[in-house]
Amino acid sequence: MSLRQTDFVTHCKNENFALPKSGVADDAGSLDLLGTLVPFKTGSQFFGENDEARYVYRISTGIARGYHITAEGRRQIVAFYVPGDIFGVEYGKTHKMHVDALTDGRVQMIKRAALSGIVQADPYVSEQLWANMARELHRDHGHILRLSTSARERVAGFLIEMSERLSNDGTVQLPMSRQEIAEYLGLTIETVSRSLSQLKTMSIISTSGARTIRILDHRRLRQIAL
Amino acid sequence: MSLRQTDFVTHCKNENFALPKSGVADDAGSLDLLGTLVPFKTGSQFFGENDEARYVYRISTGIARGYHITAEGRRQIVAFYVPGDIFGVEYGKTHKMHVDALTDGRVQMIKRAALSGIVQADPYVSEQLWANMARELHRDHGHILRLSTSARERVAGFLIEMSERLSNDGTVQLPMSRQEIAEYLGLTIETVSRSLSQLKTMSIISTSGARTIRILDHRRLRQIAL
DNA sequence: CGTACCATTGACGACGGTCAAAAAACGTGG
DNA sequence: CCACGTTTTTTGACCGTCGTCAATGGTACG
Repeated sequence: MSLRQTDFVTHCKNENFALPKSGVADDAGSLDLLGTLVPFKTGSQFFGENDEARYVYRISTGIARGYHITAEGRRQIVAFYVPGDIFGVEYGKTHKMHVDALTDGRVQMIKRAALSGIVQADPYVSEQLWANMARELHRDHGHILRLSTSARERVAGFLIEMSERLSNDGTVQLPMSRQEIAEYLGLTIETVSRSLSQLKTMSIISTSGARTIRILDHRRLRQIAL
Repeated sequence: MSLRQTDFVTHCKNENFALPKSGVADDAGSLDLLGTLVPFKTGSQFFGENDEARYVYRISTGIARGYHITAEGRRQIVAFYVPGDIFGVEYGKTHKMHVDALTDGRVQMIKRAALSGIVQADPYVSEQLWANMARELHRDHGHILRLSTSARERVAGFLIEMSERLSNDGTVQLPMSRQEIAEYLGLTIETVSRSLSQLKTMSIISTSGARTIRILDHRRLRQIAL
C-alpha cells in the first residue's frame, strides 16, 4: 500500500499558469485553447484530498486516476481519466479526492478563478464544460450499475469501457495494474485475475502479457457485461 | 416489478412553464426564484430515459428517485433527490435516466433553453448550478465507495446519509420501501432487512413500523459505516 | 542471467443471494 | 374502532460466489 508520492507541483512550478492574453478564450470558442499545457510524469500527483482547489484540469495526453481513501485505508478508484476528460471541478474551497497520473502525458490547467469569466464570455466553452460534467455524472452512474453486478460482469464491463475509451482496434493496452482494476471494480486482484482467466477459457479474450488484451468476441463480451 | 406509470405531464399540462418576466433571474440571484413551481404526486414520472431533455428540475418539497433499468430488467436507483437537489441536467438531447416521485411535493422547472442565458446573466446562479453538479458528483463517489463494502456497512452508511439529508432530530422517516433501499444499495430486500435487524439487536437503532427509524447510537453507527 | 515484483491458480470459509414460510404492517369496509 | 385481506417485511435453511491465505508461475528490469 505504498502510494506514489511524486508531487506534481515540483514538475511545473516554474510554468506560467495564467491564461493566454486577457484571460478570455478567443472566438474559436474551444476548450483546446484554454490554459497552459503542462507535461506530467507517471505517478505524479495533480492534487490530493483537502488541497485547495485552484485549477481545473483537462487531460490532453496520458491517463490519470481519481480515487478516495476510506477511513480504514482502503483505496477506491472512482474514475480513470483519458484525453479530453476534465477533472478538478469542485463545490467548495478544496478538492474532495486525489488524482494522480498512471502514465506520462500533458494536461491543460485552467485557473479556477478565471473560469467563471470564461464561461460568461463564451457560451460554447460553457456548454462544453456542462456537457463534460453531465457526461462524468453519467459515467459514474454506469460505474454504480456495474458495482452491483457479479465479478465477471464487472470485469467484462470494464474491458468494454476501456476498449471504447482508449482503443482503436480490438486490442486494448491497459495503462493500469490488476491492483488498480480491482480498486476500481471493488474486487480483489485474485477475483479480477480469475474472471479474466475465465474469459480467456471461453475464448472471448486473449492476452499477450498482463496488460495487452485482445477482444476476440465483442458480442459475447457485451452479453456478459449487460 | 410493476413500475408506477402515472405520467407527470398529465398533472401539469395546463401550467405555464415559461420563466417569469424576461427569462432572467432578478438581482437577488437566487435559484429559489427561477422557473415555475409545479406540484407533483407520488409515483408521477418527471422524465424517462430517452425523453427529450427540455427542463432542469429543482426539488422544492418532496422526494424523488433517479434510476436506470439494465438490459436484464434490474432497476438500479442511483440517487434520491431531496429538497434543494437539482436533476435533469444532460449532455445530449435526451435524458439518460428515469426520475419519478416517491412522495407528493413541488418542483421548480427551468427551461433548458433558457438556462445558458440565465447562467450568463447571473454569475451567482451559475455558481450555484456548478456547485450543485459538483456536489452530486461527490455524492455519487460516496455511493461508489459504499457499493464496495459489506452489506451491513452499506445499510449503516445509508441510514447516516438519510439522517443527514432528511432528518432534524435522531428520527428518520424513510420515504422509500425496503425494495427501493435494496435497489439503491445493490442488495436484496432480505439482506437489507437482515442488516437492519442486526443493527436493532446491537441496540444501535430502533424502529416503530418499517419506515420510522430512530438512531440510538450515532457513534457506533458511523463506526460501522466507515 | 538473476532477482524482485506482479499475476495466476488452488483450497477453504464467510457473506450474501435464492427460495420458502411466517410475521408484521397497512388499508379498507363494516 | 375493530376485523379482515393484502402487501410488505422479517426470519429461516441452503447454496453459490467471492474474499482470504498460501503457493506457484510469469514478466520486466537491472
